[in-house]
Amino acid sequence: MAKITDVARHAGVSPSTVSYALSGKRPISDETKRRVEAAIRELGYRPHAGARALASSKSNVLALVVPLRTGIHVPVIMQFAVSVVTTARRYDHDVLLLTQEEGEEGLRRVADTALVDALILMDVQLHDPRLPLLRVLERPSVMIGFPASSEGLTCIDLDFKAAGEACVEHLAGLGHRVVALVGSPPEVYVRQTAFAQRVVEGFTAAADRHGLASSVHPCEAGPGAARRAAGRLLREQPALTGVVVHNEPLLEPLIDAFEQLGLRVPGDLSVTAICPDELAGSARVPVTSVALPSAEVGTRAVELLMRKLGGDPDVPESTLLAPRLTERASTARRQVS
Amino acid sequence: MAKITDVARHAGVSPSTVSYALSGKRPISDETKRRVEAAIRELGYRPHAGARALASSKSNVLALVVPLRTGIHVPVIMQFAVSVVTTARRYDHDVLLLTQEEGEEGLRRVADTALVDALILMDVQLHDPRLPLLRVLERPSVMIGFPASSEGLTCIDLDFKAAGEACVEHLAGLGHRVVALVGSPPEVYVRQTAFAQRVVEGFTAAADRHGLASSVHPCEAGPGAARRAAGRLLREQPALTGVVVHNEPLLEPLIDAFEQLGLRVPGDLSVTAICPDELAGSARVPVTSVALPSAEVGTRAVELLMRKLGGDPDVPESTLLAPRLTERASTARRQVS
DNA sequence: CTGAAAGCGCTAACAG
DNA sequence: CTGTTAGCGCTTTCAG
Repeated sequence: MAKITDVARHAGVSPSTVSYALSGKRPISDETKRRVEAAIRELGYRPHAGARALASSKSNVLALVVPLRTGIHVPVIMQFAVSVVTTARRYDHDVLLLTQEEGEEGLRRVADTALVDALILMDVQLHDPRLPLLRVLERPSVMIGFPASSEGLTCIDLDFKAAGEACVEHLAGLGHRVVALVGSPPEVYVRQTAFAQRVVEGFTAAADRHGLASSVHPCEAGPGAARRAAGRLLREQPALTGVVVHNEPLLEPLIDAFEQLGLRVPGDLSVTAICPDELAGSARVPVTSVALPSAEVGTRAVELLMRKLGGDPDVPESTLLAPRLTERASTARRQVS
Repeated sequence: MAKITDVARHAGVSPSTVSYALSGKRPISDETKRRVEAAIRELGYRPHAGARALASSKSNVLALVVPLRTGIHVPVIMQFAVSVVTTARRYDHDVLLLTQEEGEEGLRRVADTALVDALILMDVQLHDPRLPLLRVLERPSVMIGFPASSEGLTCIDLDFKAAGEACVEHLAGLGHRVVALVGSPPEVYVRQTAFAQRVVEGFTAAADRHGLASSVHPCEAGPGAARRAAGRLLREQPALTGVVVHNEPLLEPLIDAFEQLGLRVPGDLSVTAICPDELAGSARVPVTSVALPSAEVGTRAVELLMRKLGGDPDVPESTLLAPRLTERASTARRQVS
């Protein structure tokens, strides 16, 4: 591999000039620049990443920590990861993949060895054990999701509360008066992942505001659970006509269960969901839904990180992405019989 | 951050001794080793990755190139990626995530800048444009899947031909005499991804060997396609009692379609699949299947790469993982009426 | 606008 | 078994 001194000699300039021509950190005459570029091309020169990192104390690599746990829709993680990589490349950065499994030690390792310049963490819990570490680490980070206190950290996520509200408001606007939320499995609430609770808050607040009767039902996944949930909902709220589902694997089975109980969607029952668009759109009955904007979250997370790396003093601590509801075939005006 | 000279001073030894204590590349007395380790611990020392890479010309990072295209079951990619990361860590390596989108230029970049020591490529095509590059690159690589000629390259994958055979043999053993293969969408064959064709070969060969009547049907995804496929199969082979499905998204809809046509699984029709175990196991009727061993492929790929990095001269060019068929509820002995 | 030269922090001969 | 030292290839002062 050619090195910078080779390029310099070939172009008849000094190594520093080559470096500056490459980084643009000081003005170079057009003539010189042209010769340097020609030399680079002719020699197929590529700066050595390690040498660069050593001299500049910047690796141009971001760490991305992905969750392993089940219960998270895998395609969403993947979409997110791809969007992080793609955006990082636009800023001339690469992405190192870490698993949650590596834990705090893993974060410390890649940060302290200067393998990465900054970190992105997915699936942050309310009292995430990594939080204290992140505050201490001398590298910037962005978290997907909100812990109990985001003081001094940078977080981004869909505004789940607003998402819950948007669903209720859509149903209220269609004349529905009795609504229910079918939520994530109880373990999700126990694990204290903030977003599930935020949906409940938004759902309840909007229902109250509009004077709707409402109830909340955490639910396991699986077709059996779906049937049981559907039965219970109708028993407890016979006048139920609007349902919000925040539980990906349960969405289709639940609709099936309702239909088997003789309710037609959306004729008798309107269903909205908070889930990835692809899932809502490809259901047997396409479901009106608030999208989980994984690609956008990924892009924005990288952008936030880049601002922090650039020394921007006023990067917002929290970024809540406004929900966008897409109407599909599963919701309709309430039938007044 | 403390550096190696700090540790050396603190332990009363020379920097090289610290380095050797860390790498084990030359014998160190127990006493010295103890003092070095103590110093490291007290100072919280971490070797600088860039400096290391520069001095040793080893970054201890592997590149993993993941496909973006649709038509590949996303959870499989994710499982594979996680297994690569986990195994790489066991060998003290990290993993840089690249998308297929970056193409050859991306490979060249991470290899030539010495960002990575070696590469793992997923979703290799028969005439993959990256092949010539890989042969030229001075870094070892392992590919998941087989191109037309794997001469001089290292490839690993499930033995799809044997998988096709295993399915047919299982059906034949249960007394079935007329079988069909429902394959991947035509585009997959056009794209010349080897594995789809290998399944066909194995399926056909085994059927011929056992004297079974057989046919092959490439199929699009989607419930509509499933219904059409089911209808066509039965029309063309009214005596059909055994089906092999090599098309993840079609598996469940196809079974549904058959049942709606009045055939019961496995009473009237036995179904086997080549797909991820989780998918086969969680279907409404759990499906007898040959697993797509993504985790094992990931682990083995890393192990092969490590051998190549270690200079092992006889790393096998091709590794075919033997299929393992798991019996589930979707296959049964043919009913002789 | 350009050059010279001093490191960045580590590894790996070489020397003992 | 341990120490000394010369780089690895680049960036970035400092000087002009």
